[in-house]
Amino acid sequence: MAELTPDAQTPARRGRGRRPADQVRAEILTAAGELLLAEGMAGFTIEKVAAHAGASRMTIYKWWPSKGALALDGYFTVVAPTLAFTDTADIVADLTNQLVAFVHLVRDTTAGRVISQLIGQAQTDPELAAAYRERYSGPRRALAVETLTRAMARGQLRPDIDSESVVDQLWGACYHRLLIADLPLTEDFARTLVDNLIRGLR
Amino acid sequence: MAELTPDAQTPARRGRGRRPADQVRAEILTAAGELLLAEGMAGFTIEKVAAHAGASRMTIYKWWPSKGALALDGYFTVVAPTLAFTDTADIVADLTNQLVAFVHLVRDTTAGRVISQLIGQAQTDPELAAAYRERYSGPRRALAVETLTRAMARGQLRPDIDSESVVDQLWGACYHRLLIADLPLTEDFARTLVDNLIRGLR
DNA sequence: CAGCATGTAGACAGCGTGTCCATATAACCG
DNA sequence: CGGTTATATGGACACGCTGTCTACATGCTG
Repeated sequence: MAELTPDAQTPARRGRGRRPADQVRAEILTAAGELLLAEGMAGFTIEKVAAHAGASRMTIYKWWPSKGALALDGYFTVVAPTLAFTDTADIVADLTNQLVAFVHLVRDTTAGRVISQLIGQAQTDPELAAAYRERYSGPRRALAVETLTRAMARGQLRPDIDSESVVDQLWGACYHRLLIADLPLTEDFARTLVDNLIRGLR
Repeated sequence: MAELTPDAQTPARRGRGRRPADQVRAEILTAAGELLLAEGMAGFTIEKVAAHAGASRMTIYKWWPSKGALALDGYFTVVAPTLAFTDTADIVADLTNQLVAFVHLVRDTTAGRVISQLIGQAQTDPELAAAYRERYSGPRRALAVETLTRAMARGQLRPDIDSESVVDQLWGACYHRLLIADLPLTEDFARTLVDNLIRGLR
């Protein structure tokens, strides 16, 4: 694995007493995020985070309920959310743009690996699962549903469709390829997803 | 957690020397499967499997490359594959039946929890990921694609659709709700998925 | 200034991993 | 049948991580 922070000389010796809470939290979070990007969930350890942050493990145990919760917090600290939804008047273009952007985020940055491993960890870490739903997948889903609802209001889509299920058939299909990876997650794939749904198979 | 096998008196003392390979393998696999169903991936440990099987840890390390590979083998040993695809002449009915059956398998049996945790583990266990694709998701995907291809040949679907992407939009959507669980995975949801795709959104 | 909340260092037991032996015995082959 | 090889076993070991507990230092608040 790569060096985390080449110039990360542990900031001198640090005495024993209390340090400003905000500062410690910040150091722990950036250390967690960097460790996550560098080694993934496999090498992500409370002990390592504490060491990189120059903090005590006790402090971490005190403030974070689980390894996953800490990892998620660290992820948000280091990776920008990138949640913006373009909203032109064309639902097909909007969906395609969003899906393609998502595909690129997941394929061309470290985020893809991290996200899949966070979801993986969430399968056995209820604290992380709840936090992930509340802070990541929930908001993203809401934005997509909103976009679909506006298109229905504009008459671009049938008014009786279940937007939530559509979200699962677009983004869920991408997550499927991300998490199972039988087949590659490509830009063409994203376009095909929109096309399949809009035109119908018949 | 529950008792694994109430009558699991360790079969007497077992000497030191070699034992029939097949017998040992079988005992390890059933122990692995039972442990997986009883405790899930969180409590799944080489040490526990060895203990329940009355075998030596060395034997397991010798024959299985990773914890995940052992878990997957154990899963297949204990849970029947249930891979049969009904094939009437009606593609809508076929897809709906299969999806509904999948939803029930995942919701009403222990399999759902185990599958999601295996996929979760696969995100940080390449050995498991490869084995899962090859032995589970691959064959299942192939069956679904086959069904779609036949329907295209019968003229029930457009001849130019990309079957693979359709699979992602049906089963992948279900996996999405299984793994993320923002929203419940219901029978109605499965029906809606098919309906969305067949009729189109427009 | 006094007292409390909080961070720190260090220790500890517990558990799982991965690896190494020496030994015992099944499986195989002449 | 007998000798050789492959394999399972019990045991031990060092290692790393988890959680928790203690004693102590120090910022923060009133």
